[in-house]
Amino acid sequence: MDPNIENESNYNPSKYRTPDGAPSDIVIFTITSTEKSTAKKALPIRELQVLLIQRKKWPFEGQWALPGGFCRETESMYECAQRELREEAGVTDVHMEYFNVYSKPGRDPRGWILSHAFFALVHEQWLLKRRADDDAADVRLVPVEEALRMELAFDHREILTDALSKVREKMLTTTIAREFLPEEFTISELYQVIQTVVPDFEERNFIRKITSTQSRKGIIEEAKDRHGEPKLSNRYSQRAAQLYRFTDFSPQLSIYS
Amino acid sequence: MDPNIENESNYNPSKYRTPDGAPSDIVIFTITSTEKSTAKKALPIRELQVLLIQRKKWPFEGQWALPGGFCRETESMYECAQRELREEAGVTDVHMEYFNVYSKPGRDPRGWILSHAFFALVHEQWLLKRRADDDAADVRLVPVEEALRMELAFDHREILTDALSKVREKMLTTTIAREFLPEEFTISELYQVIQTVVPDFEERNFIRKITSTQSRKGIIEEAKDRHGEPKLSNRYSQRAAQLYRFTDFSPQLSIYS
DNA sequence: GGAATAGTGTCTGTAAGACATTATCGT
DNA sequence: ACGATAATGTCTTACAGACACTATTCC
Repeated sequence: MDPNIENESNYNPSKYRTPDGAPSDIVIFTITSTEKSTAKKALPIRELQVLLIQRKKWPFEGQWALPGGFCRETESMYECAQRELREEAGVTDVHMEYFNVYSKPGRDPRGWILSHAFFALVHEQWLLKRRADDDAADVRLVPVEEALRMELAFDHREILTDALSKVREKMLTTTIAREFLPEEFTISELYQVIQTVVPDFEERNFIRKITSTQSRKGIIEEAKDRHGEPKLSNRYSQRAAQLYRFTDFSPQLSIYS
Repeated sequence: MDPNIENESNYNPSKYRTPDGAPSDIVIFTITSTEKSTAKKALPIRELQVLLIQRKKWPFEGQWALPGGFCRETESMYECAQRELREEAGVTDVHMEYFNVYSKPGRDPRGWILSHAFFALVHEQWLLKRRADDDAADVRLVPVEEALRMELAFDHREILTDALSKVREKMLTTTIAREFLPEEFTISELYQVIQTVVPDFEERNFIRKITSTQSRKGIIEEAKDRHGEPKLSNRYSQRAAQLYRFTDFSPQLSIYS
């Protein structure tokens, strides 16, 4: 047999240098709500936070980093990220998306390591449970603006920056806002969530745009009780507000039409 | 020293199973133009094509596949893809974007191999040069619809499907149409390019929308000669058409405003 | 004149954007 | 009554969508 012809019997991956590891790292976002100090009913103060863990081992021992871990041969990258999410944040079944690979030579002192970055959007309540469980001084929710100013391990600040800009983009072009909201919510809540993620967002006639314009009507629909009567909520206000829910519809955007 | 404490001196990556390779695979799209058979001036027939190579080695020997190759320790994934683009298609300096990783266990018979998928958008002319160079029976431009029906190596049909849907989305939400057009182009050319990539696209008042609506005006601008006179082209028509060029502006889309 | 592409006129209904106003109801 | 949030009225200008029409020039 011609030794130059490669086939199953003589294929040998180890003649090439191979990566030393392919972890996934996860940017876990949540929105915290705190009641306004005034006793009266009022909209809560919301803040976008990111979950960080303090490293216990070399490299970057003691520094804060994104949760993550090495992928195994028996799982896909997405499954790996799901496992890490469960192990490190104690949550399952949340919205998670892959967004980039980080592969710059030298990015990890342990060797040739390709990080696969995901972002996850989690309800505050799921994380709160976990944080009570282990009295973890090594797991923290940090406001994103603060996290961006911290000196994070590896290239995790770059990853966080990219994740944030991806989430902001998706917040405006898809219905991921639903991931931070209960099944049924008021228009103000939705507006607040969008503004929490995208501070520049401002839309004075928000309620009309989303409820009565032809092209957008259908993104959300009024919640009704079993008698078909509109469901209202006065959680945040004296005057009860209509509750809405997201539908499965999301418009296809285009700069040309 | 506590042997349970990992640090630079005792860190040993080889105690874990590591990937057998991290290639990049590239979906190279181009749009071919063929003159209509009628002798008269007319818009060409355009078709979206993808570059495939025929594999010479195990596995999938003889089958068609996306161009690609293994990443080296000294380069980033993007640099790897650039190198492959140069080596396999003979092109440099084209628009290329990373879009996904393919990591399902068993996807590659050679072992645990993570494919990093890019798409590239190339002018037909750059590829034509190359295809003449090597009388390559092993490199082919294939119409996308045909390629999707072929039995490609590995999970390359899935990769191609994903690339196509990504490019279609970006064709409508960004100005990547420019990658398939000369510096200066007519409105019909632009419209044709969009339709070639996104067959469903239809916009009866296209010219007015893109030239005279407040929110979109600024995506393209009229080309002018050095005397400030509008530049025209009669390449495709009896009546000369205004030439346009893309600006750096691309509107921020949102489903909420 | 016909064929092919380029581009405008015109009309109707709907939406955008800006602000003022009213509604509800616990405290 | 006031404060806070919810929601509607009103007005102007702009855009969407449809379709008929004119313009240019080679054949």
